[in-house]
Amino acid sequence: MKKDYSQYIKHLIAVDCIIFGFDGENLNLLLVKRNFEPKKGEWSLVGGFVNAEETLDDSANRVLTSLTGLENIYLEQLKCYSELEREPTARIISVSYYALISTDENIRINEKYSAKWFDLKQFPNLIFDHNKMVQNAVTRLRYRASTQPIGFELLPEKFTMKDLQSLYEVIFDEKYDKRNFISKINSMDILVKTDEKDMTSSRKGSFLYRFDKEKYHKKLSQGYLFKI
Amino acid sequence: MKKDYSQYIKHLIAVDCIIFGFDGENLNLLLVKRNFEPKKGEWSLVGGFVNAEETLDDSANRVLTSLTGLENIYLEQLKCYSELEREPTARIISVSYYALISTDENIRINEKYSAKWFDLKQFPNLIFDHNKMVQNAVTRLRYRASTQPIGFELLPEKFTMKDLQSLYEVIFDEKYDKRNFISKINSMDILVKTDEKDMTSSRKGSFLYRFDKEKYHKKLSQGYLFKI
DNA sequence: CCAAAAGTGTTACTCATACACCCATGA
DNA sequence: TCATGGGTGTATGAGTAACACTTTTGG
Repeated sequence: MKKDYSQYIKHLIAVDCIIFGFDGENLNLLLVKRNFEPKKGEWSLVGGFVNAEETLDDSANRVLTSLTGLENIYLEQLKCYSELEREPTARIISVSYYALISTDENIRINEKYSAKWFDLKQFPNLIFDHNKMVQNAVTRLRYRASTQPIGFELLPEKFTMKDLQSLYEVIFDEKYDKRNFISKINSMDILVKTDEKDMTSSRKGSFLYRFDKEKYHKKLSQGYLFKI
Repeated sequence: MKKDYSQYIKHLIAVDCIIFGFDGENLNLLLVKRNFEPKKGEWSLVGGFVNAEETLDDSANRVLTSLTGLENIYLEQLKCYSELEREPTARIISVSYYALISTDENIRINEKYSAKWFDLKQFPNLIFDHNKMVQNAVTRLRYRASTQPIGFELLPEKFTMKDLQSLYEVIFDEKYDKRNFISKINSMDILVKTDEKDMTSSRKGSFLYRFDKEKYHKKLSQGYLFKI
């Protein structure tokens, strides 16, 4: 007996991307303005349909590159949304992804999307179930950030300890003690202190650090677990 | 401008279920033997295609009920697998779910599936990418079990402390100290000690406990976080 | 009375938290 | 010289981990 696949119905599948950025102070969300019906003119996550010869990761990458001009963006699949009435005009199953964009990336937003960054703490109401997608993305981002060094994806290559602390404070919506934070980070031993200083924030200047990916992966393979 | 959806291609979507059970000693996996090509006769996760008027959760529930006769099984969506060549005969996108089945459930396996329980520590090689699905499911199960009281889904309604400890030991593949484990559980204050004893395991007998779902949810709403 | 599992508290240690002052520099 | 942010160490408390003996009872 051979399976006959033709009896099964097929579905439209889309990806929707929750794009996070960090400006040194707030977590931001890159949203696009719909230029077609339904819900034309309203804010939405950027998305696109999955093509025939494409994995979901491929689709999400294509959508992100088309919007931002960037390649190799950090991306993680989140969840599949399949409520029958989630989009009014057609039955579309959508898979959400979240992306992390570093502030020093040479981002060049494609005009056709009318995209805009919004503070994660106050962004407009989104179409369909996109609000829920964002909510779930924040939950996952927090979990990931607490167990893996993905925070660095949101920072420029070189950053100050204050940048790093501000980032984690805004991700987890908590304040940390400067000394405790720094000694925790130092005890991880996965940063390299450069001999450069950021002179824009103070007269004294503050040292810049880099995330040492090789060292981290070496420690990982020796059983080290990132935990913040 | 209105979007024309007809230009986008549609996909076959399936769900695949990783079904966990606990027999008091080991975590088990319920697998089915394929009775159609390709890979006829090999072991596989139970799955099925997503119908038109069905969410993914609906599909997974339908598949599980068809196999086990049970309703209201604990179920969580895991991940969407979309590699182009993941199934050789057709491009099928599959969403994995994991399910937890309690040992005291009146499970009545549908004969047509040739299903069988296997110890999670030694089960046969599975078709396609199902091995990877299982691996990811175990990771998620561990995470969930450490942050939410889902362990009870795998136990009968009444269970001994030893049952509970054995369960967590096999989930996390670690041994715990009896006294520390019990005092941790007691400090959570989410179990009810019944006045019944399980007399099968010893002459003295050991008290049976129930998970107090109401109390847990009340504590949850007051900010309590389950953590083991 | 003995074998086998159930039940029960205390101590030591590790890790997280709280906390305040001096330093370097450009204006 | 002073105003501003950068950089640094210690003491306390909480929570986790280590550890052994007594109780019960059916055979």
